[in-house]
Amino acid sequence: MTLSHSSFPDLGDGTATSHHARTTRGPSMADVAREAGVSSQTVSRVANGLSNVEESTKKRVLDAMAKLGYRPNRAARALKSGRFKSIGVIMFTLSTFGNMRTLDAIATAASRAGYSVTLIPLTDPTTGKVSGAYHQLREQQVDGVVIIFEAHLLDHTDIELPEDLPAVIIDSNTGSGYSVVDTDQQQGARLATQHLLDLGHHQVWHIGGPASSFSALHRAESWKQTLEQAGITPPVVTHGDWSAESGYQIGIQLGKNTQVSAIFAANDQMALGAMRAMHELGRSIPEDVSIVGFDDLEESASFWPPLTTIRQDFNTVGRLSIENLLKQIAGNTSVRDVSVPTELMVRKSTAAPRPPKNAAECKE
Amino acid sequence: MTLSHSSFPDLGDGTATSHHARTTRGPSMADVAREAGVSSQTVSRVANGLSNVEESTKKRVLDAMAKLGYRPNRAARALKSGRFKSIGVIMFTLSTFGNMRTLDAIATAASRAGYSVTLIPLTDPTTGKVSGAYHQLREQQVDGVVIIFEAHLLDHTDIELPEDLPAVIIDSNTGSGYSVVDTDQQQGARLATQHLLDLGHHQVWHIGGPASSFSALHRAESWKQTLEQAGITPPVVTHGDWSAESGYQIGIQLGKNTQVSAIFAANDQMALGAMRAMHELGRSIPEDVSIVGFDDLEESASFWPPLTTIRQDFNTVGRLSIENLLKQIAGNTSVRDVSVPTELMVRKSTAAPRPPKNAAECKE
DNA sequence: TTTCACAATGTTTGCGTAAACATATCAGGA
DNA sequence: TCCTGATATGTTTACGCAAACATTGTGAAA
Repeated sequence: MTLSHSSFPDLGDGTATSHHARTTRGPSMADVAREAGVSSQTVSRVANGLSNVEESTKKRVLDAMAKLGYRPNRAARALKSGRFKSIGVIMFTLSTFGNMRTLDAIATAASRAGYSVTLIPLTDPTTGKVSGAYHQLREQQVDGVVIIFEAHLLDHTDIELPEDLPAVIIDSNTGSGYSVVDTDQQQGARLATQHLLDLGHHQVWHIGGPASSFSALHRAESWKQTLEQAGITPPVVTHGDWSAESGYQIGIQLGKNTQVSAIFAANDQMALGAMRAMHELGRSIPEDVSIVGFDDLEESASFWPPLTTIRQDFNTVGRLSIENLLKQIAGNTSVRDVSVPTELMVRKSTAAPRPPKNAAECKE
Repeated sequence: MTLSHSSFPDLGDGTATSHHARTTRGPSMADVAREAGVSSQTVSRVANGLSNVEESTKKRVLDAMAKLGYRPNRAARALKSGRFKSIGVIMFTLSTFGNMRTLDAIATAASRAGYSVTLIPLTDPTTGKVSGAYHQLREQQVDGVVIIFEAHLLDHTDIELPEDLPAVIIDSNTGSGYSVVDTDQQQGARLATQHLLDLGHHQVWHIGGPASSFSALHRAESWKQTLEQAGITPPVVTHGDWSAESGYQIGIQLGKNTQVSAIFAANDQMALGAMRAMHELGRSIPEDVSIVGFDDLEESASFWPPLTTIRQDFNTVGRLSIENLLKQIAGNTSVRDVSVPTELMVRKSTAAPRPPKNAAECKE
């Protein structure tokens, strides 16, 4: 890797009007126009790829741009046009695997479309900094926003979005009046639950996410439905907070119950915690207990044992949310919610249940 | 959580000059000035908190601002002043735990200082999009940049930064001419190695990060030095690629050697992979083999067994890099490299070595 | 040939802000 | 009393760009 400084090429050839003032500002359209012997408006036309510029003129302008190292000034462009070519991403924290992956995809997709991405971190929601977000948004000058967060952080928060500001929410609470892009939570949870059922388990316990999270709710709901469709009465759900630690706590409770042979955790971290609990309790996975997670973290394949889980396609979620948002920015009002399907990754943490030694043991 | 739209308050009271054109643009200083009965320059002074504004006038202006919902236009401000109040973060990918945490801290610190954060994703380095980065930078209009990446992705990439653009690199390759902020890799690796030595291990094996990563190099170097200072000849290092999978592969090799009783992995993922390898080989942790990682991922405490590791303080790294950068932007040229200390988190993956049954077994 | 349509280019203007400069007001010292 | 110098406020201007409008030149239709 090499890092080096670079200055503007060829600017001190005497044609510059200023003495040495142009230390921080780059060449402007006027400079390019002078160099190419045309009007600045023609430079503007070339810069924006408009038609109506003769080939030879265009070339002269492009040469001048290259020579001077011209780059359009976004601030001026934004001021003039009212468009900023910028997308805001509102979030409380980046500190979850999914948010990060999604943000990565958003940044890439936006960049490809010629948009820059501005992070708009919300201050601690407990302080009720509602207007903070709103004001920051009005000031940030973005053409649209993508809202990413853990809904469970938002219970007591109201967010006002400036009117007419295109927005996409990455979450599962449809019906907010905004466009929603999200993983198909229902399908994913069904996949997980059905997988355990198909292996021969007669019951599937669930470690839920926080009750305030829409994703968690949808996963739990779908798990419940899948069981009911199989004629099984769902057991009580205990809700964790997504953390491995909470999964561990709940796992300890679940693991003490010898009837528990199959667990669907609402995310991989909680699944990890549950696995740790089983190890500590001496219940082997998957022989005694099968566990399925949700997310497919980078390292889930290296858990012990490698975790069977539901893979979320965060890349697609991020990409589609930008596509959706750009359509809205372009004035297309018909865009609406998008669901991205998941995929079951079968690894080593699930297996058929151990056949009961005898009916009595099964009963107790 | 509630999401709602909001329009500008009180703008249609007849004093507006335009018919209905102000659909997307907010009120300007001129609007506020008219409302408050002062000149726009006075509004500017109030907005920028300058002195020389009488208290009563100031109040009138502030009231007018509040009434109209005025927010300064960053584009105009940037155009006029040449300052953007914006910091660029250059990265290839967000998809590592450390980068994400660091970015989070950067966003928070920058926001607190009144700066916005713009993501500048670099396109695939293999395509040699060098100039892409450079040009994008000139165009992005940021006051400074923080460069975050996995150095190992950068081997064949040259990055030119515009001259005079303040920059901070979060990496371990000092001497680049730029300010560097980073975890104290040396101290961390020493902590890890010494911990294993202190437990009574006579040798410590190392699973290194990729040879092209400066962090990996520094960790390996420090591990080596610590061993040598203890009078131990360091064994050969095998380099992984940070992934759990690579840690697993190397772990299998290491685990087959019954002499191996202590392993220091250059990150938690590889440590996780190595632990999986030990489990598969039937070597128990920490009785047969002690393992130490580096990073302290969220879930490392829930690995099986809970991983002893070196905690990196990503929050501080992010915060300090912004502090450093802001100083540079303010014209302070004396700022230089910063090292952030790490902390040893002792959990369950390390213990004293199993006492050898007899001398012969120890020898062979 | 004249006229017209249209393509190529130039000129003017204003986006919202803040620096630079200009003016007004007032207190206090001569 | 007048002048001095501060303090408060207003006016002008330019930042870089692109929309709107103006001008020129060209070839084809009338």
